[in-house]
Amino acid sequence: MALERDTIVRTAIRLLDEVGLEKLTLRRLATELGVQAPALYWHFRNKQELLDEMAEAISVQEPLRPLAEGEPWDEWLAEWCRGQRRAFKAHRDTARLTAGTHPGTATLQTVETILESLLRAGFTPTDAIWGLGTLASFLGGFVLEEQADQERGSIDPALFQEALESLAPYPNVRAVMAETGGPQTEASFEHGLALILSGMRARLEAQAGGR
Amino acid sequence: MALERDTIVRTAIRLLDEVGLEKLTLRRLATELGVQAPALYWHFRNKQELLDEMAEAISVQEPLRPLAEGEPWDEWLAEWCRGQRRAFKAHRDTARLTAGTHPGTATLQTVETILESLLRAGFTPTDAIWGLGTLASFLGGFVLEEQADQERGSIDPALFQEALESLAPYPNVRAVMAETGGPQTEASFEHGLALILSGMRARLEAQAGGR
DNA sequence: GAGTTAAATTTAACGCTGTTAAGCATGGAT
DNA sequence: ATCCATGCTTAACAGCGTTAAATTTAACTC
Repeated sequence: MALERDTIVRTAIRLLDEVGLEKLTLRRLATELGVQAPALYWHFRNKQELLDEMAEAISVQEPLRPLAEGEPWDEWLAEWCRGQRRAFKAHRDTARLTAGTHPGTATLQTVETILESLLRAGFTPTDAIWGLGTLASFLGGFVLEEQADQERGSIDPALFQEALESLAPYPNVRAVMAETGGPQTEASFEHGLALILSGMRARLEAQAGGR
Repeated sequence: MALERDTIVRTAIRLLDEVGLEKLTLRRLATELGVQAPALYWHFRNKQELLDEMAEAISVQEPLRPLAEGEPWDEWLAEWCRGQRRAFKAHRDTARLTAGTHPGTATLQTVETILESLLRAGFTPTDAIWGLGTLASFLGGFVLEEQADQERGSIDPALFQEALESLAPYPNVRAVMAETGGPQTEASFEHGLALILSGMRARLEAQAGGR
């Protein structure tokens, strides 16, 4: 009974959640599938190809809703960003996983759709791609640090207190951390998102007015 | 003649530039230092501790110039971001290297100084840290993709043409790529930077006006 | 100067990793 | 009945980070 590419990827993602990227080895995955490690090389050229497929599968998890007629582009775009963060956070180590992967066809299709929508909203091609690129970089960087923090130690309040103590030599950092509850939170993500979208809005208006 | 921590870190960074993060192994580094691999464990608890130190050393490379009296905060902050990107790009794989490291004391001191300056410029503590956080995430995410692209294949114009061909099914992506010359460029970095800073300015004015 | 001691390094080895090569079973088509 | 591609196993390789123990090196004390 032949193993399916899809089964392997799904099992690998489940295993990723259980043991983390560091311990996601081919032997362990093979065992989980009731198979020997080299069998995987029948289905994938190498481990990276498997990781690429995993990344693609995860990012497709939250589909891109098309921009409705008359719907504001900025709220729609924000919603997509939130979805991407949700998709990342639904699994472990996804940021590091995605970090070094080629964009797959699904990703390209998503970019294509977003670009098209932004052009319809009045952006120049350059402003559209660079705006989207800024959002993507922010998204990637944000989740990367968010998951790195999670990996070091969970959100134990006692540990957080202890971390605060160690910031004593940096009063401003300390005060702000105590007030906001850490650098990567729901609120700080929304804030960053809002900053970039606000910048894009200004850019759009300036360019529409200058015409 | 005893090996110095500092010598090791500097040699490791040089080796990183030559062979890349993937092939930066303890054995190779030891050979470069005229020593056997386990000798490194006298100076560092493990490889991660060495990597942490390397990351810190690189990010300190471009020092933070203090905000002068009467100098506009946004241009000053932009200059710091450009410096950070320069420091990253001065070596290979630095984004992936920095991705999983704890912030060292130098980094914390930098954050402290920036926060203090932003507060003086009129930001609320929350707006200051979240604005800085947004910039940091963008910076990290941007350089990460920039270096990932560089690693896959250099900026061979023929290869770029070929990559363009493969985008035929995505006309908008294709057109924009041809026009801007790729997603990570000097111009697109400046654009992203400007978007975020513009957002921060709007935020600052709104809050100053509402008081 | 001989002896003690701590610092710095070597040698040897362990368990693990991704990956390759070669062989073996299975099942459908000729 | 034979062939052939598919899909897997077994065996092995080279390399990795890391540990334990033995050993050299250098400095300081008596």
